[in-house]
Amino acid sequence: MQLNEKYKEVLLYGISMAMLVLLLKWLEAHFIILNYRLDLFIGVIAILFMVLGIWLAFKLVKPKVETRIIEKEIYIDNTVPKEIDTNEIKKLGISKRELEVLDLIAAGLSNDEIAKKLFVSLNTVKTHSSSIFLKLDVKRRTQAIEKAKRLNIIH
Amino acid sequence: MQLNEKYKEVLLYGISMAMLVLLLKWLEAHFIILNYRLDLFIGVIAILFMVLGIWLAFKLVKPKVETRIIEKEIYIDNTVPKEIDTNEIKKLGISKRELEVLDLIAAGLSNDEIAKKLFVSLNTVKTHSSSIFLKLDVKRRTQAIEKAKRLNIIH
DNA sequence: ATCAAAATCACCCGAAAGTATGAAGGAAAA
DNA sequence: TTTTCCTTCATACTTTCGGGTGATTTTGAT
Repeated sequence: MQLNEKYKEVLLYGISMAMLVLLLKWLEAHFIILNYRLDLFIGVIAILFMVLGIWLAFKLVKPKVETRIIEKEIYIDNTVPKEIDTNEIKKLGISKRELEVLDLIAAGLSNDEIAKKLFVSLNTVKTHSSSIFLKLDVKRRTQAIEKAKRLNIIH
Repeated sequence: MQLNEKYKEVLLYGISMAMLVLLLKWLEAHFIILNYRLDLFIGVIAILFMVLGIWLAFKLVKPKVETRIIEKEIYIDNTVPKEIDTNEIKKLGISKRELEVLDLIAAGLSNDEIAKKLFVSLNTVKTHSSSIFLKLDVKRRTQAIEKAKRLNIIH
């Protein structure tokens, strides 16, 4: 298949070549200008064949492929990365929004920062965090972080 | 750099072109055969420029870069999951006592509870925690917990 | 359509946390 | 022996947190 195709290309090239030679002859026979503007004629020929050469190169030569091998080191954590225990979350009755707040608390944000991030008022965040503490049975946000991580409620 | 290289190629091509034209002129001037064997001469020119075209195509065409990324799996030894980075502690200039306080903060204790546990005054704990925040470049204890865990300063 | 849970917000007040500054005793390093 | 750092403590002040209570609006499920 590949050889066949290649031969086709060569054939095509040969035909093109022949046609160009014919064209040359024709020009030679019909134009007297040829003799007076020989260099121009030669220039045209040169450009024509150069283009042909370029085209040929593109057609016949298999695309130059530069294979660049990059070794990418992938670190694989052996330990099961402690998936979030949705069951525990349900069991404690912690809502989606509360979990969001809990996450941000664990990230170290203040209530005010959380409020701004979630586009709610400070009071709302306080309400949420209070109910979180109630459900987690803790008194402070730091305790909440500790317990939530221990229970795999957050990362 | 890439552009520079490309311009070099173009320049080289131009020079080759000029030299060929010169060759042409020289041939034209010194060989009377030219007139008698015009077609042969043209054929030579054709072949010459075709070769030039092929060469040009080879030179100018940017190689198709095929980046093959080989993923090399590296298993992290997690049998001893994240030891405390004493080097990091030293680098941050965190003292023994401060680390103790930091541990208790991460455990969810209040400053008062920490004071009682370490048999020091509340003010002392505050001083320690303040200097911890300064050294960790954080503003709140929750942030300190997050950063300390991230830097493997505490468990 | 109705009912319950979830989410939103407000106000007050006290507690806890954090800042700033200063200071004193002790241990280790220069 | 100085000097530096650690540890301790204090006072005063500001900010943030958390509790309590109540209320409205959404939303989801029956």
